[in-house]
Order: sequence, then C-alpha cells, then structure tokens
Amino acid sequence: MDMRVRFAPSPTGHLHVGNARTALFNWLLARGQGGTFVLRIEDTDLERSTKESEAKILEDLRWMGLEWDEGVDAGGAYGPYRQTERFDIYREHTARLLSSGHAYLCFCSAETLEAERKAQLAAGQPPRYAGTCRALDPAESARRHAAGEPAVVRLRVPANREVTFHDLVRGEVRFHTDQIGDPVLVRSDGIAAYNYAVVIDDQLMAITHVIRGEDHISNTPRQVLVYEAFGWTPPAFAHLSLVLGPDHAPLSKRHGATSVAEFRAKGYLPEALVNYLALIGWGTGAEELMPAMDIARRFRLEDVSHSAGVFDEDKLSWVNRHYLKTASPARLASESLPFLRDNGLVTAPLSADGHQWLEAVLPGVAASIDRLNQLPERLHSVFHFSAEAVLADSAMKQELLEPEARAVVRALAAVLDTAGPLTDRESFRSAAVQVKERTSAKGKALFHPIRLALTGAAAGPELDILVPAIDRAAALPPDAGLRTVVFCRERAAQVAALLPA
RNA sequence: GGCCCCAUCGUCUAUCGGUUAGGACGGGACCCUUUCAAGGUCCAGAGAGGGGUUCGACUCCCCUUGGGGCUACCA
Repeated sequence: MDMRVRFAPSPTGHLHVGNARTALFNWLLARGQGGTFVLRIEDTDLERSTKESEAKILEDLRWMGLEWDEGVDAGGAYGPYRQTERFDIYREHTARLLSSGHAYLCFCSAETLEAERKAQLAAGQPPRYAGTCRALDPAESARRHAAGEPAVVRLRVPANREVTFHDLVRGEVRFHTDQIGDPVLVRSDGIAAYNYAVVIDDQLMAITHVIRGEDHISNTPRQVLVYEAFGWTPPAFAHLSLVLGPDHAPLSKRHGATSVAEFRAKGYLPEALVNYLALIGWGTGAEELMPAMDIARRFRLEDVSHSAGVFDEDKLSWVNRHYLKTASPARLASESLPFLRDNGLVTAPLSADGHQWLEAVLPGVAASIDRLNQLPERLHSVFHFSAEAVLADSAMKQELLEPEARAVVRALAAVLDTAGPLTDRESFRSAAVQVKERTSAKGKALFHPIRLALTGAAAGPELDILVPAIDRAAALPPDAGLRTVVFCRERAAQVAALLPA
C-alpha cells in the first residue's frame, strides 16, 4: 500500500517552527518514499479557529516549499479536508458506536465533573472520570437526550487492559487502561472532540503513517481504543520530539521569533529554514547543507532523534549564509527587494536598470550578512553620504588634513572624473593605481583611510565592491526606482572642496 | 500526585559492545586581506550519578537525578 501521511494543523495562529518541522518531516517522508502528503485543517475549536490563520498557515507552508498533494485548496478523493465540513461523517460514526455499546451518553454537568476532579485531587487520587453514566440504560439515555437534556458521548474504555502501539521512532509504547478515564468523543455542543475526529479522519483518509509531535503520545492510547471500537487497524505512529528554546523550555514567544512568518520577515531564505529544521533531530553525521529533496532521499524515521532539540538561531544563520552565498543574483535581487523597499531604499517600481544594478551589487554584499534584513544597514553607505559628516569625525578629519592626504583626495577626484564609470573591482583598482602614481609614498599610505572616508564605512561590504557600486549607481537613469545614490567621484570632489587649500 | 517520553562537547549530532568518542554551529588562536566579512589552518570542549550484565560498556538492564509531555466538553 502506498504511504499516505498528513499534516493537520489547527488554524489558531501562525505556523510555529515546531509545527513547521512536523510538517517538514511528513513531507520528507512522502517525497522520499513516493507517498502522498495530505493537508487537513483541524478547526473543531470554533472559538479559536480563524480563516485568517488557516490562510497564513497555507501561505507559510507554500513559502517553505512543502507542497501538499491532497487536502485543503488542493482537493482529493478523501475530502472534505476541513473538520468543520465533516460533521455529518462524525455523526454517522457516533451512531454506530452508540448502538454497538462502545460509547455512551453522559449527562454529568461540567460543575459536577469539576467538583469530582477537585475531590479526587484532594484525596491524592488521579483525576479521572468516575464513570457515573456508564451504566445508564441506552434507551433511557436516548430519551433524555431527545428531550433536550445536554449530554456528551464518551468512549467506554475497557477495564484492566494494556494498550500498546508501535512507535516508529521510539519502539513499543504501552499504557494501562486503568490510567485512562472514559474520554469525551463528542462534546455537548455536538462537535467531535480532537481524539475522536483525528481517528475517523485518519482512517477515512487512508493515512498509513501518523507523524506528529511528542505531545500527542499520551493521546495515542485513547485513539487506539477508538480504532478498536470501530474494528479498524491503527496506522503506524511516529512521535517527534519537541523543539526547545535555549533554556530548554518549549520554544515560545519569550525566546524571540517562533513562527515561520517571523523568520521569513527577518530575511531567512526558505531553503535555509527548511534545511536547518531538518537538522534538529535528524542528521547524516557529516554533511549538513543540502537541498530538501536530497534530505528526503536520505530521510528515515528510524534515524530521527528521540530527544528534544534546542533551536539554535546561530546555526540557522550559518545555514542561511550558505544559501545567501549560493543564490543567483536574480534570486537575491527579488528576495532583497521587500527589505529595501521597507527602508525606502527602493521606491517602486524598479526599472530594468535598477534591477541590473542590484544584481551586480548584491552577491558581494550578501556574502557578508546573516539575513536579508541586515541589508539596508549594510548598504547604508551606498545610499547616504555627507562630506560634512565625514569631516565631523575628528580622527577622519585629521587624516584628511594631512597635506599629502589633500593631494590624494584631489588626485582621486581628478582621476575619477576622467576614468569613466567604475563598474567592477578591476576598474576601481586601475583608478586606484592611477591615483597612487600621482602621489607620494606617504600619500599612498593614506589612500586606504581616504577610501574609508569616501565610502562612509569602516565596516561594510568589501570596498572594491562598494566603491564601484556607488559609482555605477550614479549612472542609473532617474526612473531606476532606486533612491538617490551619490557618485563616488562626487564624494571625492565634495570632500576636496571642503578641505582648506 | 499518577502515567508516558527523553538523557554524548554550550548547541545540533556520529557511534548501533572493543574508536586517541568523529563532524557541524558557536568560542579562541593564527594565516590571508592596505577595511568589515568571507575563506583556510589549528586549539579548547562531552558520555548526569549509582548499580548490574559482559573478557570488555557511551552503547544492554535496573535505580536515582534532571528535563519534557499528558492527565480538558483545546488541539
């Protein structure tokens, strides 16, 4: 039988990286084994579920490249794929369970249940449903319910039995039914509860492997019991360890970014996030940087770590740098655009010339940043320059006031004026050589600090890249879409003009 | 409290009874570079504790400790 896996998020917020990793592992398995990846929306919590969240989750999954073969938005033969659209299905199944006696109606109020729980806790007993309504006559129960008395449907959990299931990452896991109180299958509002709906959905959607977070491990025996009540064979299970913050507490907002959307907004490339997420709990022991499809080919559930993993943003940055360095210029330009726009460095629309300029500059700069949101700062000196500001820096001013320095600046201004646009490293170097030929030995030594002054950056992209980038940008037509950039030669002239003769 | 899961460098991991316990991120040093990075070379850094099993345990078993999860008419 073909492998069918699923990712079943609740649309109650953004896609968390922990859940994204669960989705990824499902996707990896499906892609690696030629299986089918199903996306189901678990929106039975009417209070918290929203269409907006659902749309965002779908968007985040698509951004990561985790395309699903079947499910919401994609269709398929096992729909509908939203639980709120499957209420009729659940109702039919509930009738079956009720008539077979595997489930029963419970009329206990929330208040009495709460009181019971408190009493049990106070007595040092494990809090569990006492089974008050277990022995009610089904016909009588049905009549009461029909008369309008609110009730929930509970699963009749067999007493004194062992429930075991095989976990693909952990091996045999066993629970005793004495530990499990009869779980609510259908709430009093008639809506199927999680532990019930998942089972019916996974069964009807022919899911062969349920891969989900470790937090579901204790729910699994309840679900296995539901499978049994229906006479179904449970699928294979695999419970993934959780993703933790640096303090080993489950990753949460106080650790900083936790959602896929936030990492995207910070300028991490999707392939970097995907590659990194796969590295939490899985690895080859050697190579770590590889595209998702290569991971899929090597991925095996048996190799997945049993223990929780700490999310390490430093390592994510390293992975991201790698993909930034290997991205094509065109890709870099299109990925960078939103960040440049946010800072007003680029004003829509960007012309072909502007695009070309970005593609020429970005590869050099991208090699020295961790994330795209660092780009504006890194490029700051290309877009902004003030001769006054340079001279306001006392250390810088002192150097520029050296007699030889003035000669260098003027020589530079002169050379740049006649050199034509500097388009690359080489054209800049030849200009530099010309300047040095015109100055003294002392002047040569001062050339470097002067370059720093002109680019306005002690730290920044490599100067040989930066200077031509500035110069070249000046040659762009005004409609290029890039915010004003000052000529490198203009800068030299401006500084020279401000220097006393 | 009860039940369940987990335990190798700070972090992610390799090892599937016999290794100087390997790699990666991060850290440090040096090299390269007339700048920041990047890159290269090198260094420091780990089997939670205690019992077993075995000729031999990081590896298998038990206990302790520690972390996490579940114990809802939330998923």
